[in-house]
Amino acid sequence: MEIGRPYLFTAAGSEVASPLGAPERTITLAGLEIRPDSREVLTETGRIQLTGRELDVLMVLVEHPDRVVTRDTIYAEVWGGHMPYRDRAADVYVRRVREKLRALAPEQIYIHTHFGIGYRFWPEPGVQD
Amino acid sequence: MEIGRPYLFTAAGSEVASPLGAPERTITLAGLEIRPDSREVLTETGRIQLTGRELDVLMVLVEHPDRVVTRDTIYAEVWGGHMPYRDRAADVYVRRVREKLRALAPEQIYIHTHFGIGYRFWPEPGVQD
DNA sequence: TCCAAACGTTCACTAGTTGTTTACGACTAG
DNA sequence: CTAGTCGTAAACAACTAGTGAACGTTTGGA
Repeated sequence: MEIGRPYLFTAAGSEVASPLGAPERTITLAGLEIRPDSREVLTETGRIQLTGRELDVLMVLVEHPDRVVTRDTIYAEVWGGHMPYRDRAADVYVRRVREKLRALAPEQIYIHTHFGIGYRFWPEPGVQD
Repeated sequence: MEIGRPYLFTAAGSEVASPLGAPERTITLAGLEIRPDSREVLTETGRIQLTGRELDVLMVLVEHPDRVVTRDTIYAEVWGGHMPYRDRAADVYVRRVREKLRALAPEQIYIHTHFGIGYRFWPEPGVQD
């Protein structure tokens, strides 16, 4: 049996409606509400706006909470094909997403580096200046 | 199968892992969950991350629970070929793995020294500061 | 159509991590 | 006691990730 984490991952229609009346897709986990369609991330106290690529990268990670996602996987999912030797694109976007998430919730660390492998998404307390 | 041990060694797929749906390989024994692909070791209360070499060494030991694995064997499995005279590489990595396992479960001793022979992996109670 | 802002991509430099080796002291068995 | 073995810390180069910024492209409005 799995030792993993107590884990709450909800995909559901929210209050907000799209122009055509269909509820906007939302993903809620651990204090974050992600709205892929409008590329927003919200907490109780704030909101950030992501770019297309930033959202792509975040979504790949969020779809596997608390699991290490390899750099190769991120690249394949976002850019397609296999990652060129020494490509840094994924890192750059992880950095940008981190920066925005930090602005949203400075007391949490969401994206963890697994050296030599990839990144893992999971909220953990941790001070950032 | 081994004689005379109450023994729990499970290799099983977990719920989720890779984006292609293939479950991540996990090895569970005596309170530890080892995920070789992401180089993690988890317990109920914590997690550690190993480096490539550290995991290599741990795996050699874990693959023979409660058996004394000679230094030569460890060297052959991890570095290949036969261990040079007075090489200390295996010892250094055993030490590093011990250190991380101690951080994870201070009340257990996992890696035991068999003087002049090698090391043995088996969880035994024992206080460490 | 033209322009400015936003965006994606790439690069160079810095910072941090890892694998390897060495040195020295503590320990073990005979 | 003594020779050999092990625990441990540290040094070092090679490698990986973090970061800031440049640069060309795209986008939306005037």
